[in-house]
Amino acid sequence: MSKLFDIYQVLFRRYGKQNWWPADSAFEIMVGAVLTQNTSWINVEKAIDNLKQADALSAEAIVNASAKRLADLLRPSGYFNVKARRLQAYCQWLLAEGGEAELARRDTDTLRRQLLNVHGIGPETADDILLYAFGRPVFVIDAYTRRLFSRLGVIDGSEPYETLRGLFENTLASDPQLFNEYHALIVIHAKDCCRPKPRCEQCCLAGQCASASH
DNA sequence: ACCCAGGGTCATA
DNA sequence: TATGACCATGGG
Repeated sequence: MSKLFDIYQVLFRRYGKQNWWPADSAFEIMVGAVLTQNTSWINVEKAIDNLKQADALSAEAIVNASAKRLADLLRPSGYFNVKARRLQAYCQWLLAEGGEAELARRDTDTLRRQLLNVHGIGPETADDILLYAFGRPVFVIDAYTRRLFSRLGVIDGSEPYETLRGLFENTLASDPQLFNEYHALIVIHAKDCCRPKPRCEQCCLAGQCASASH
């Protein structure tokens, strides 16, 4: 009876299990969450590869690197000066708080507030980290989520972030695995469906357009 | 040449 | 509260 869960099932049947987040460690997820801000994932992968090859994919290495050196490694992911500063702020905070294991002891609401206090960590990045790095039942709202569900007539699309997060978290079962898969499916589907500004202004799930990929 | 990509900060009204 | 400028690379 839940429209949101019905849509999840349609997406799951169409695209299957996504096994997100693509990374080798929780820390790599955190770094990726910052680097992917308004940036295509393929470019983020290049920057993460640079960090790995420079043996710089750790909080200590990132904090100790010069801003210029770090920005150079991050270059392929765009906004490299901005992201260098954000990653250093995040890693400095992470180390000051005692590391990942210490953060993992905190309750979700507390941790979320603290994440939002870090420079460069906004609601979506915080929720990426909470859900994918810490396994907390937090629903990530991104531009694709707004576009898909407004095209399906479920939301207006201009609601505040917290309003939409509340809608998903209160309507669906509070299951990290469900939230994990759902957000991943929304992203995968977006790459396979109507662009932001095609004439159709529809989602291929709405039955208006025959196919994906315009 | 244009559009877009798994946002966030800051200044302004 | 809500816009707008700004950040910047790379693929289609």
